Amino acid sequence: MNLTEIRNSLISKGLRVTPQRLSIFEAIIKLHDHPSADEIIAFIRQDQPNIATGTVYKVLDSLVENGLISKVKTDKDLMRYDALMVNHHHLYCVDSDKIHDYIDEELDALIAGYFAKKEISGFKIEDIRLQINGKFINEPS
Amino acid sequence: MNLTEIRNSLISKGLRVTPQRLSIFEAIIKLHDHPSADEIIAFIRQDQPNIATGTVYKVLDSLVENGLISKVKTDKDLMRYDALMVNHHHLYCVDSDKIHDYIDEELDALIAGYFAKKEISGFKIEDIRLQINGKFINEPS
DNA sequence: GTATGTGCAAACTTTTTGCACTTCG
DNA sequence: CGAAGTGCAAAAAGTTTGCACATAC
Repeated sequence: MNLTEIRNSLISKGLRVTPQRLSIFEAIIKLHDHPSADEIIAFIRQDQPNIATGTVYKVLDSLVENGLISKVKTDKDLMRYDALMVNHHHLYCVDSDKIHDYIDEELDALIAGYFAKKEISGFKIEDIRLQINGKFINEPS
Repeated sequence: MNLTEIRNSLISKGLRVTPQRLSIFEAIIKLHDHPSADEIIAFIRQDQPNIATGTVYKVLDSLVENGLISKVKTDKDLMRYDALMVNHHHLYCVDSDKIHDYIDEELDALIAGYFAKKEISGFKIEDIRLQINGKFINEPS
């Protein structure tokens, strides 16, 4: 996703295009490792030292509300943000506390097939995400 | 799990049995709906008004460290605690923000079978949890 | 021009910490 | 008795808020 696409996605949601929104959105994509608000702020301040933390939180909220990014949480720490909006799962490293995306359509189909036959009484499933805990063997970047 | 069993599980981990630990552990079991630290504190203060928040957090940490309870987080809010330690999944209600446990050995077997054949390169899986988002049709208690 | 967004600083919430005191074993 | 645990109050960490000012459209 490049700057023009970011711009268009803001416009498509009726959000005004501001330098702050562009750089926050871009930061999440570039940091790509589910950055926390803090990491996003630090990254942006390299170029734009005057951005306020309040602004970053407000922008993140509005992006989440408009479905442009999503929030993730680990069991240990704070909010993380994720620009990947297609259905995907998360690999959580128990050592380094990193989160990686995991896309597997075959797995999705398998699980969807299972719940097509077996329903959970009293519960209407909308979406299933796997939290796969484990360790990276050869630390990916 | 009754008081004697709670007591024994503390002893088995080398933890001293204190009234605070007993009532915190008991609260999590009785509240059974993945209470937050706040809810646990409020519940205990009904009987034991002088318990300090610092103590509750310290006790919760030690119970988590010793594998007697676990932490859960939603994408929206704070830590929640869970006394169910067997492998299980979570049903998240997108409306009410409630969390329910979901145990399904057939599903576990299906997923284990899948990952026995297909491995994720560079990642050693330890444990898989499903986050099943949806809605309760007839609100269970 | 005006609705929307931003900066700033203060406040709020949740969690952590240090240390003296207490209690379990 | 001694190690482990608790109470308290202060502080840290992360996030939210209100309002004046600035900017996108």
